[in-house]
Amino acid sequence: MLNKVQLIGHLGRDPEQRQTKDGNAVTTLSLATSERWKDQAGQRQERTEWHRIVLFNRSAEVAGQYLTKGSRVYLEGRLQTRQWQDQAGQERTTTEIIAERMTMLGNKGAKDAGSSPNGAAPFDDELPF
Amino acid sequence: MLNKVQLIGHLGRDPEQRQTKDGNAVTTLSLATSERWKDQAGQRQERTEWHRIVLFNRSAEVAGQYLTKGSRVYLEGRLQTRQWQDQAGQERTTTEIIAERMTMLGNKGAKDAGSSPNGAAPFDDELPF
Amino acid sequence: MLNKVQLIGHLGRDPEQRQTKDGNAVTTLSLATSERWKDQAGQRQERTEWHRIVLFNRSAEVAGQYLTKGSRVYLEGRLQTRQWQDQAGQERTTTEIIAERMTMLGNKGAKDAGSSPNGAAPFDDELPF
Amino acid sequence: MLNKVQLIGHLGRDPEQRQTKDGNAVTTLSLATSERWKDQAGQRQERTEWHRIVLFNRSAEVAGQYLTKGSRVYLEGRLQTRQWQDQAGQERTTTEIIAERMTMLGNKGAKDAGSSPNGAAPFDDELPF
DNA sequence: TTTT
DNA sequence: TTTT
Repeated sequence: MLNKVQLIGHLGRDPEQRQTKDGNAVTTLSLATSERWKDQAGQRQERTEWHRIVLFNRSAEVAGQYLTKGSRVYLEGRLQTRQWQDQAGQERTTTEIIAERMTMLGNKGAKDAGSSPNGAAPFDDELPF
Repeated sequence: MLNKVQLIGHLGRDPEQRQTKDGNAVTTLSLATSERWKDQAGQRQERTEWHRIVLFNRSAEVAGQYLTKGSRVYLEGRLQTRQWQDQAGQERTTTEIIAERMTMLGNKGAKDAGSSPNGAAPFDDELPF
Repeated sequence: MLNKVQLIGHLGRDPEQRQTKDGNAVTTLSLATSERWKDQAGQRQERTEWHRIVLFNRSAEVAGQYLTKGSRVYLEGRLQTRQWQDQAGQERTTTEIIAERMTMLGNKGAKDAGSSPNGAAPFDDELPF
Repeated sequence: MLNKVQLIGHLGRDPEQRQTKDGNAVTTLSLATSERWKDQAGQRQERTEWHRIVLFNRSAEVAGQYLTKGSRVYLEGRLQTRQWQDQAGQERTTTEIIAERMTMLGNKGAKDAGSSPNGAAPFDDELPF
């Protein structure tokens, strides 16, 4: 069995970090991937896809600390769909990418250009977590 | 930019094939990927994820013709989320994998075991369409 | 950084298993991937590529135990090139795929069709090792 | 069948572009991927892998025009090994990645920062060629 | 909501 | 030969 997603894109907003009850970090990202092509009429077209990414534990902490709106990132993970109920009691469904690996690619939007000029983690911009 | 999904799994039911207004084939698949692991207590756990796959044109025809419930398949494509309204007028969202490549892997559930013993297309079980 | 290889193919011969000095299992596989296409003249063409795969530890043991000539397998790993000297003292170079994950796909050539009808490992045909 | 390689790394030197007899562009790249880890003693270790990439046609032209030593790039392709004879008449073997897709990721080492500030192709930094 |  |  194989359930793998790989994305290279930009964050549409800052990461959202929270804690589980037992104190583990969980961070969610909103990541845009854009494709561009020319249609039959030769017109340039663009379509942006938005992905919801969930990171846990150390990777959640690193993402929360080093990524920011506009950061470019490589993300690898698996697809997971979960059910939930909205306020009206309606069944809803959300598909997320549970991150298994992250590599920071961008210097745009680096949170801390001083200590780490390109916004990368100090040692290690690749996290096979 | 990269937006890539890769799955190896089994069809949960027969493919559903239809036509667009302009006569092109569209086939949807329901594909299961399962993961198994042991929890902290050493108990075997299993989780099945269901994926909605959409194929177009020639690949839609091949999938409709050669796949069946239980077929094992490798699928590669891109994530796409679309909005729609349910009967109550509620906004709904569905995430699909738009297939860009398919390789048939299985002999389970082959539609025509006679002419093609392993359920593969006659010439070509790999479709970089 | 990303260095990832993914292959689906068949073993050209039985796995070769050995031990490191400190007692760890190492298994090498010879894996064929074939591509077929039609040339400009409409003639069907085929090209087979052979890959050298190296597995370590538990995955080496599983591969040695459950795979055999003809087995179909999904392999994921990283590219690694190493230098060595042939008998004439010439520098040689070999590129290998260091396996990081394996999924057994085939029933061809299963070593033990009795206990496990499809040639898969008893519990677990997927090894994210 | 699947034969896929995906790399994110940096060019070790400028691209080398040439022409086939029939006038098509061929460009080769030398791409480094590095991995870092801590050994048992807690010492930071690093290993760099060098990959030989071959691009054809339009992608060869784009790579020749926009990439330079130090550029960061995502490359997707397939593994191919070919035999050749060295000057002493010895059989040699070389494993290459035949590129099927490229995305430019970096602004380091951009060849023409004036006309295209980040070294990307004017419209289109992604080439599913 | 990102980016080019 | 790259980069962090």
